[in-house]
Parts: sequence; structure tokens; C-alpha cells
Amino acid sequence: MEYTIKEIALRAGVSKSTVSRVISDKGYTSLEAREKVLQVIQELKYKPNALARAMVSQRTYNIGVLIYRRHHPIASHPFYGKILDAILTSAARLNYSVFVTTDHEMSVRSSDFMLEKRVDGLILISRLQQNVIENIQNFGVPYIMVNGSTDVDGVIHIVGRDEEGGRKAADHLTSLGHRNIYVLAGPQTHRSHHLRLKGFRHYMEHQETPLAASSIAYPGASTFEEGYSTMQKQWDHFRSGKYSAIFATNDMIALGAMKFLLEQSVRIPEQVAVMGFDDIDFAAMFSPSLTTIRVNMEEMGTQAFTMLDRLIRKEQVAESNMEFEPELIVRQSTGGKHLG
Amino acid sequence: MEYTIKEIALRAGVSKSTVSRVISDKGYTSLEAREKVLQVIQELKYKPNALARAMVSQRTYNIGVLIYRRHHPIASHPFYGKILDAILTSAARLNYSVFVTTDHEMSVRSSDFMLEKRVDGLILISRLQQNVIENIQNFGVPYIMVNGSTDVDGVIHIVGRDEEGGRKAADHLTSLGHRNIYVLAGPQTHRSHHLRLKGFRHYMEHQETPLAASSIAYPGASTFEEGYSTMQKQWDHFRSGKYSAIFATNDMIALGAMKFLLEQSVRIPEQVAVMGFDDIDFAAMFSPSLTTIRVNMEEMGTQAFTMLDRLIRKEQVAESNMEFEPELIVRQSTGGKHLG
DNA sequence: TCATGTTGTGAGACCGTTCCCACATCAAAT
DNA sequence: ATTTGATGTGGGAACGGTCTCACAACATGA
Repeated sequence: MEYTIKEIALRAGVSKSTVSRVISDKGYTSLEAREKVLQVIQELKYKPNALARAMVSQRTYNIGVLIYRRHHPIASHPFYGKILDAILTSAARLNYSVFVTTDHEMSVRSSDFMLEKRVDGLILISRLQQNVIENIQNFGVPYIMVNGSTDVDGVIHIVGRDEEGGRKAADHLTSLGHRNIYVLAGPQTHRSHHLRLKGFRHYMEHQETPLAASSIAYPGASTFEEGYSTMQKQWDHFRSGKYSAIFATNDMIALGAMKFLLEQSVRIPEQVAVMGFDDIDFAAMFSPSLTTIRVNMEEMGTQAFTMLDRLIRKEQVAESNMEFEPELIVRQSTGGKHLG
Repeated sequence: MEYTIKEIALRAGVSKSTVSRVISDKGYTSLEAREKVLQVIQELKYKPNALARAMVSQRTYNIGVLIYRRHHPIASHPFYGKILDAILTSAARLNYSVFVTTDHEMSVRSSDFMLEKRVDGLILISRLQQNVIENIQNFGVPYIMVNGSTDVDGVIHIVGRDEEGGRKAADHLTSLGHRNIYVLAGPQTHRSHHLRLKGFRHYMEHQETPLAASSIAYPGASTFEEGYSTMQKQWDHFRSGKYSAIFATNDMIALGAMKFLLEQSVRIPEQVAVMGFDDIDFAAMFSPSLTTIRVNMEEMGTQAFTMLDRLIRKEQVAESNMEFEPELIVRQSTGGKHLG
């Protein structure tokens, strides 16, 4: 049963104003009235109607998380899912509820959904269409982008230092003596993949062992399947090139490529070293475990929410962009020791 | 800017009743009025306030998904995340928004959150505390359980036929000639793990090659780490037992065990065959790829939502429980051919 | 001519809260 | 005795929609 404040007031023999005062604990209330009200609330298991409250307070304590995806599921995605998890956890701590939407095409529609529900703010994950952003901006609701690709002015954007990460990857492989490295570079329309490749390439040039165009393959998507099939297609070229290492711009591609190599009985890392980027949970679980550049997804999610909350309560927000430093994680696939 | 229906009415030179009629497309409206209103709406980019609408219609078009987790993240969980994905997709199709909460301890609190937000219904994933269920039942909101463990009366419960799956696993391994099988059985307090073991054990007894108590190990949790460490601890016993196959009650445990075996240079499947249960995405990606019993998570999620929607609109719902048939997926780890 | 039906409109109650304001006590201070 | 302030209470206007109802205009048919 759903009771109203009016019903509580009736049974406690007071006015609804008094009940409201007791619930919100502001203003004066006599001990007597307070206890009676509390008792009735307990008895009826009364749960205040958050909608009505939101109507008058103009604050829902709801936020929306909008995740763009092309075809595949996304909540279960090892990367975005992790960010989502961090958002859910930190939001719950501050008494927010979270609407989650995974979108494919009709993005304006799903942003409208959240907007009509009057969310206090939005977190946008991955690259969204420009018109979605405009739609949100136009409505004047605070929002934060995480790992997006659009560089819109004045938008708070949370990203990893991907270029720096690319450099770290190159540094790791060259320091192990690798000179002839094959690169699997995910969709270059995607900011992260583009910058990771850029950083990697620059470092190699700096080392005076620049990447030849023929040492870079471009899987059509940043998936395991594409990593696998790209490696398969490039197999003849790969062998003849005598590459001693592979760098992929994300873990899924790296793991896909690794799977194919293992099926060809290539020994990793003895014959070929493999490196990924992201450090998804499964990177440590594969055999051999995957050396990678860790992107701190939990921290990105947590910060995204924290910043959004500040925007919502109109506190001063210092920087307009937030960058996270990636970290080298050495594992078996480049000769590191096994999982502890 | 957030405009109200009143503002639209003013600018269109009609009453708010007329605007409401145009928006909801019910009742009579002159073409003239209709067009004028539509034009103003377009101009101001008016978005109706779903809260106000919900107040009067007593219907939010929001549902809540409550996922229980012990310690680890859950949206990114390869099993629950997948179910969640399916729910999100099918909910969006019917214009519902979805609140997602991943809970650890204080479950009553988070169910109260959803209830106060007046969700139209709830989907509960994994085993939740009894008092949470009572709390929800008491409030009278429709709900569906997915893969839970509680057998509450009259509750719609969506589960896989785990016992049958256990039998299929045993059938597969014995048909390959394995007689001496080692079992890694996840937490027996969890319905799924319990039934999977039960089905497996029954089949083996039926084959007159019953499982010895010493051939079953119980990892403390259904995680990769526990699979790995349990295998590590049982390593000496395992070798001396001359087991030719391993069955784990879920994929994560199986993959963890497999990782350890590979590190001991055990050849899979030649020396030891390994089987899991669930068919998480990564099962196909590991090397060797993992033979498993597929639980159709997408279908479970989709059905959960569909049933909930029926409950919400008070349509007749036939059965009170819904069971999904698991399917044997043969891959490399038991001698199947490699990933296609 | 008058009942009857169709089309179109706006006023206003209501959904369940919050919060402002008016007002009533009663004690302490002038 | 009267002002002042603290304490306590309830009435009622919002918040932004939906929906019922009354009513107006006009056509139709008996």
C-alpha cells in the first residue's frame, strides 16, 4: 500500500505540515508530535513519494548515464561496464539513483527520455553524436563526458592520457630490445585509438626506428574478433616481416591477435611479445597474461560522478578537462612473471 | 530552458487543456489549434515534465534493476552484465527508463530508494536477502527474480535448468571416455551451483562411476581467483588422482583453474579436459577456448523484462516460473575444434 | 421547430509533497 | 502590564501535468 503524508497526518492527529517537518527534520516540532508521527510512519511502512518531492524541490536526485554503442551490448563491456560500476557505487553513496541507457542509433530520442525525466545531470560515455550534445546543452542540464571524442568547448571531459600511454608502450617494448614491432591500430576515428597510435609512433621515430606504414594494420573495430581476423589476414605478411612484438591499441584486439598466434603455435613471449592497452580484468587472466597500459576506469567513473555532483550543486569546478595518467603493467606476454 | 505546458498554451493562444490534448493526441482539437501548438513546442524545444505526468497518471514508466553483489563490481560482470544489457535493450523498446543499482550490504535501503522513486516494477538479479523481498512485496510493486536462490511463493522466477545442465556436462565428458573427473563446485549456498553439481553427480551415479567426495573441491567464491587458487591448493592431490577431466560449476572458476594448469605446462585437452558452465563471452576467447554449458543470458533478461511489463499492465501471466534449457557448447578445452 | 449528436474549447480539481505565512502559546524581560 | 522572542501548529499556494466536466457552436434528422 502506498500511503500519503496526508494519511499519516490524519492518523497521527496532526497536520501534514507537521508530518513534513518531522520527516525533513527542519523547523519546530514538539517531542510528542514527533514521536507519534514517527510511530505511525513505522507502522504503515510509509515511503515518501520522491516524485512529488522532486516536483516542488526541482531536484530529482537522479542522474542519467548514456552509453553509446554501435552494435554490441555495453553494460557487460569490460571497459565501459567498469566505468559504469564506479559511477553506480559513488552515486549511491550520495543518495542518487542512476538511469542507465545504452544507445545505438536514435541517440537524441534517448537523451530526450532522460531530459523529460528531469535528471539532475548526465554522464555521457564514449563518442556521442554532436546533435545529442547540443540537445542536452540546449536544455541546460549539467553533463560530463567520459572517454568521448568530441572536443566541445566548455565541456568537462574525462579522458586518459592516451598519447602518453602509447609512448609508455613503445618505451617498454624497445627497452626489451624489440625494434621490429607490428601495430594493430583500432578505428582512428576514435580519439583514444588515434592518440595511442600517435604516441607510440612518435616515440619510435624519436628512437630512430620509425614505424613503416606496412607495420600497421587497422582492424575495423576494437573487438576481439577483429583482432583475431586481422591477424589471420596479415599472417603471411607478419611472418615474412620477422616482427618480434605486437602492440595493439586496446586489450580486446591484442587478445584476439594473441589467440590466433597461439593457434599457430607461436610461443608468446619467446617468439613474439604482445602488448595491449586498457588493462581490462581479463588481461590478467589469459594465458599468457597480457602486458598492457592500465587506464584507471574506476577512478574515471568516480571522478565523473564527483564532478557532475559539483556541477549540479553549482560548486566551483576548477579545470574543464581531467586527464588520467596511464600505467604500464608488465605481465607474461612480454616476458613478465605470472599472475601472483 | 524548461518550459511548461502553461507557457506553451499562452504562446499558442489556447488553454493548457488544448495543449495537453495535442500532446497526448486524445480528444478533439481543431487542425488550426493543433498546428499552432505543435509549432510553438518545436520552437521552444519543449519537453514535457515526466514527473508531473507520473504524479497524476500514477505511472512512471521507470523500472528498477537491483543487482546483488558481494564485493566485486557487477555491471561489468560477464554474466549479470549481459542480463542487464538485454533488459536495457528491451525496456528501451517499450519506452521504459531503467534505474540500475548494484548493492552490497544495505539492500533494504536501496530497494527503498527505488520504491520511493515509485518505479512501476523491479527486476531482482541474484540472491537477495529475504527482508528485501518482503520489503518489496509489502509495498505491492510487481517484481521478477532472475537467477535468485530464494523460492518464495507466487514469485515469478527466471532461471536456467541448472540440474539438467549439470547432466549435460557429465554426459559430454563421459561420452568422451572420461571416468575420473575432478569437480570444482562453487558456493553451494547458491542455487545454481548447487543444482549444477547435483545434476552432474546424479548422472555420474547413474553411469555407475559415482563421484568420490575427494574428487570435489569447493572454491570459496565463483571467481577466477578462487578457481586458480583452489586448483593450486589441490594440485598435489589432483595429480595423484590421475584425473583426466575437470568440471567447474561456472566459467570463471574453470578459466581460473585452466590458467593454473597451463602454467604447470599441462596440455589441455590432451592431458586434462576442462569444462565450465555459463558460456560467458570470454569462454570462446581463451586459449584453448572453453567447452561449456550455455545459459542464454540475453533471453533471460529479455523475458524478465517482458514478464515484468505484463505484470505492470496487469495482463494475465501464465506460469509463475520460467526455466531456460541450457545448451552444450563444445570447444577446444575438451577436444572440440577451434574458434570459427 | 426542436431534440440529438458531433466537434471543439477552457475551467478547475487533483496527484503528494514543500514551504511560506499567519497565528497561538508561553516564558522572560522591560 | 506589555513587549519580545522562542516554540509549535495548521492552512494553503505552489510544482506541471491529466482528465472530467460544463458548455458553446453548428449540423443533422424527425
